Amino acid sequence: MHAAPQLAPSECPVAHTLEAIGDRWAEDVRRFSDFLKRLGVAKNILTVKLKAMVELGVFEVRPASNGSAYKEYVLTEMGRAAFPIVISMRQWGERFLYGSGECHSIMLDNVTNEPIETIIVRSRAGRQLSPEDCHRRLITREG
Amino acid sequence: MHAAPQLAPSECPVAHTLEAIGDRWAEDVRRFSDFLKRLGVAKNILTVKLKAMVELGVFEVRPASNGSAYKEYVLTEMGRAAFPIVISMRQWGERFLYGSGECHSIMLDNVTNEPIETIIVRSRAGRQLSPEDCHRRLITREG
DNA sequence: CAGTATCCCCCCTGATACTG
DNA sequence: CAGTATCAGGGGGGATACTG
Repeated sequence: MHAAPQLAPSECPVAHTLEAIGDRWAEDVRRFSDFLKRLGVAKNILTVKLKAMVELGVFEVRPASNGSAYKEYVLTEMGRAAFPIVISMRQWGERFLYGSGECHSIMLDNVTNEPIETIIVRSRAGRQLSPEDCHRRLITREG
Repeated sequence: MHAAPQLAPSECPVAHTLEAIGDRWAEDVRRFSDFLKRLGVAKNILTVKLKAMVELGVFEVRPASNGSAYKEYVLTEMGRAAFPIVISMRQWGERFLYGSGECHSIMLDNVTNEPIETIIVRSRAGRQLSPEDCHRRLITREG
């Protein structure tokens, strides 16, 4: 959720941002310096962001697992549960924001090594909803 | 993708923003003034945003369907295809950013009137992936 | 009604220096 | 290494007035 920069030619902020996010989350990046390097962000910014995400419950701080003296930032269940968001955004970006001939990355399931292909929205009864079906209304309820 | 405001007490920017977006997209809001009212945004901002989204291909401009003199902003296929993003974010927000006792909205399938419940990530082979499975790696390919 | 044109401000961000 | 402190800038967003 960040300020949308202007769309640069052959460059999609959404997809690239999320590539970045996905990348960092997916790979074994847990330490402050790791995030620093991979994100290419200033230290003060990273400090603020990590702190906010820890407070929010997306990351959890732990003593380093390898015995070193440093802390680790690990995704919580809440954090891992955000993957579908990233995936749905990546899919949308890949479909609509890149030409078919352009270079872009695809996501692989690390278990089967297959491409992760579809985000599916399902009704409680199990019916699969098309984006068209998703036109819907909102209700507000208490409790 | 917007600048994340600081999290205010009992208020989640992500969820509220997306409620807003979802609301607007779901209901029959097509005219400039409608967006203006529902979004509570300044006219100059709305102008810029709509123009950007039209250029990007999310919205399409049409002469009004009801015969009035005004234009309509209608979601394109690209725009409608973004619903799963909204839904996945809403789900995440509802699950993690609200207490169970708090008032929040749920999404209904407008065909069956059932709550829309789950976002599912599926591998190409049809296997359903848990968020844990979603830990993955990225590859870059040409073409 | 549907924008356009200004002005202003906030806050996010980066750069840099400093600390334990 | 892992932050903290401070300063400076730039862009997104709001408010308001104006136009066709």
